[in-house]
Amino acid sequence: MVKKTENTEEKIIAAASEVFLKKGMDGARMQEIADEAGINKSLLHYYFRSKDKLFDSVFTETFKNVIDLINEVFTSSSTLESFIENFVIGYSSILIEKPHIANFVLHELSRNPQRVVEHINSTNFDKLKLISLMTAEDETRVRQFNPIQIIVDILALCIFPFVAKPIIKGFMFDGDVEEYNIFIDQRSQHIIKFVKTAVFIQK
Amino acid sequence: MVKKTENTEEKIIAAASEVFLKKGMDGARMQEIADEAGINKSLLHYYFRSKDKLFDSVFTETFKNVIDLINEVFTSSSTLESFIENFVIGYSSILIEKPHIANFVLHELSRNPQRVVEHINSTNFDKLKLISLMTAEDETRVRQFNPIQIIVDILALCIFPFVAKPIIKGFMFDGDVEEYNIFIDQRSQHIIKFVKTAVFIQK
DNA sequence: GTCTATAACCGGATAGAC
DNA sequence: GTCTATCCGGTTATAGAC
Repeated sequence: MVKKTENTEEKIIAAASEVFLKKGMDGARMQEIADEAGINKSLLHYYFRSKDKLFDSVFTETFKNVIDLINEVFTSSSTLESFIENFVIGYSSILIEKPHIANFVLHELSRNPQRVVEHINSTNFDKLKLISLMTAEDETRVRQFNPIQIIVDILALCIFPFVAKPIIKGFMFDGDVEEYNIFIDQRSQHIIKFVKTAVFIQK
Repeated sequence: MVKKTENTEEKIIAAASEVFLKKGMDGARMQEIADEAGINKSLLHYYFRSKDKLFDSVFTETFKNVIDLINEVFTSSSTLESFIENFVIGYSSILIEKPHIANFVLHELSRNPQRVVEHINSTNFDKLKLISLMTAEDETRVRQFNPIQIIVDILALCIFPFVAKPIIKGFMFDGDVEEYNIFIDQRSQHIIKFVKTAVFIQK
């Protein structure tokens, strides 16, 4: 059951997530966060000292959620095929739930690349295992692409439709949100089929 | 031959492009643009009245370059196969030359989606022709994917490696720029092969 | 812990001399 | 056209009452 009155710190984090995810560090205003949380602006400083520190908390938490999911998908997939399926579905479902995450991370990536990379490197993500997953397959079944290219392909196909939402909605579907939503609904299955068709040699 | 002393307006636009492309509207500072141009801050206002107007000039010009290229590629491609090849190579070469364009447009897209979509719609881009290119092919040769999904796929595969540069460089290549550059060099050919393999049925 | 009031700062914009 | 000096609004941050 949801707590009726969450404490102030939780309210602040929730509101700050909301605002920072939409506007980014530069665009966000402390006043807007306070309004969103329904509290006084100076309380933000009481709890988090500075805008920078508040942003940091939000970023760390947000990023952790994504990394945790990837790790989970990753360790539970033993074949290339199941990895593709689990990864695409897992990643897409996170982005459907919080579409702004994609912009948020990409924006912060251009503002402060160092910090984002450090966050990634501080996880226990086993890059080599991922690459070996791509190469361990039977050669007669899998086309010889560069594994890193394939990983980037999958990430690109999952993330891009969300950051480009206004273009897809506005240009492809003449502004019709409903059509965009259908497009997104079908997206995971499309990506899975698309990638598998490219990667696996048909019998 | 390059002009020895370009006029002030040109210097401003060049400097503003530099700064706005890297920092976005919110992150950019007029002082930084002035420094970059080697002129006084108040001259920026003399020539462009306001930061908004200056940004607008930079955005319009930058966006126009991209649209012009796409239009050119588009009208000169009569088959799906040649469209894929020309589009990927054209788009990638623009991004190799000015990698920040990708971030710049995506950032502005989240800040002011309306404006970006208007820019796209104001071009004489023939969406239907693009879609028909995807469907007009011999059915025994082309797999039946949703044309819009395919268009988004191609855009995603081209653009993402540039916006995610720090992650790819930092995580995949342990910070080695040279390896990232090789990756980017091989990227166009990979995308073409990848997309064609998925889309075209092998004989 | 929470609020009001205000300080301190920064950045865009303008005035005016040259 | 270009510069220096300055204004002014907005935003972060702090002081202090309750």
